[in-house]
Amino acid sequence: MRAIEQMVCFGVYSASHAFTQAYRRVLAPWKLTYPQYLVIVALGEQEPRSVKELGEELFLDSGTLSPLIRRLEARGVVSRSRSPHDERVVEVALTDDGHALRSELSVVGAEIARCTGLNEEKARMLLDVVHDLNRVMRTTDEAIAS
Amino acid sequence: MRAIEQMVCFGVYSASHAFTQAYRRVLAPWKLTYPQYLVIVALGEQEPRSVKELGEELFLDSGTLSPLIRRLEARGVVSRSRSPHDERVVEVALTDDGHALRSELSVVGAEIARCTGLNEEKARMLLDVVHDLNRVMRTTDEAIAS
DNA sequence: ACCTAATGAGTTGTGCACAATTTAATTGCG
DNA sequence: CGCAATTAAATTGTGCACAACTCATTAGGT
Repeated sequence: MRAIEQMVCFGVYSASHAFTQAYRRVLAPWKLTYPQYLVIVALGEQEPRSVKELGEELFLDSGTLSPLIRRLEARGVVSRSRSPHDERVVEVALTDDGHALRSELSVVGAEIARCTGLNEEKARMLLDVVHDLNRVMRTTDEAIAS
Repeated sequence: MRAIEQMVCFGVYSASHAFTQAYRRVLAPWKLTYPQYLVIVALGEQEPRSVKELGEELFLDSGTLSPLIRRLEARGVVSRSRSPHDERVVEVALTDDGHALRSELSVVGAEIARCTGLNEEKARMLLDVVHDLNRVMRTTDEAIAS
């Protein structure tokens, strides 16, 4: 049993790398990394969003997001501005170029789908299990101190 | 459909981070990272092994493994030596301390199993799908140039 | 034997991931 | 009000991941 758990961990770990590789290839024309792509997609769904909100959606902290967003800003894809209501908060939004980029990126999903080779059923199954995993493992994170 | 694929990717990506976090906590007493743990386990199964062989098993390249193994060597956990048959090859093996460490690490699997919260059925399902993913995505890697 | 191509490790540079810390702004309680 | 505790970002430091490259060694063809 514990052997299987370990294999599951390694399987997920290496599958994640494989996905990152697939995205690396697909995103190469835009010189974007997968996490950068995620931020752009997240902002496309709703904007502006604070660094904290982005972090909660993507499970990333400011240590990862701050420099990532800085790079996107340097490229003119996103803008950053302190919230007028709370000077601690940085609101991140897509620029016009960012929106244009996001439109172009709509083809990415289909490209990735081609790479996975999963049928609808397996994809849903995987999504379901992985959702369970994230829910359980991120809630027991502190509770495990029992 | 492509939306689901994207969600599957993100799910695997974030589940992988969750696993890494779980391992981080469990491995903290030994000050080991998950990839370092993987190398030790791999060497426990068979040794010595070349950097290339470890890379093929763990899907990691020398750019990742060389410094990682160097750190394990600096700690006295593994030894490195050029193969007498082929001076290009570096044979990595566990030292006595490394074997002792590996024995201690046998409790890790059970700890991780506690964190996942998966039953046998789901674990096997996940392992199956993830295995498919790794097989498909790592073989189409070059073939995709079609 | 020669010499070109291929191979195994290692190095360099970029970016992600996260713990720990810092700084500035806000909240809340006495 | 005043001040301690909290919060949001950013920074620092360590390590992983991988592309691109270098270097030394080996293999293969002529």
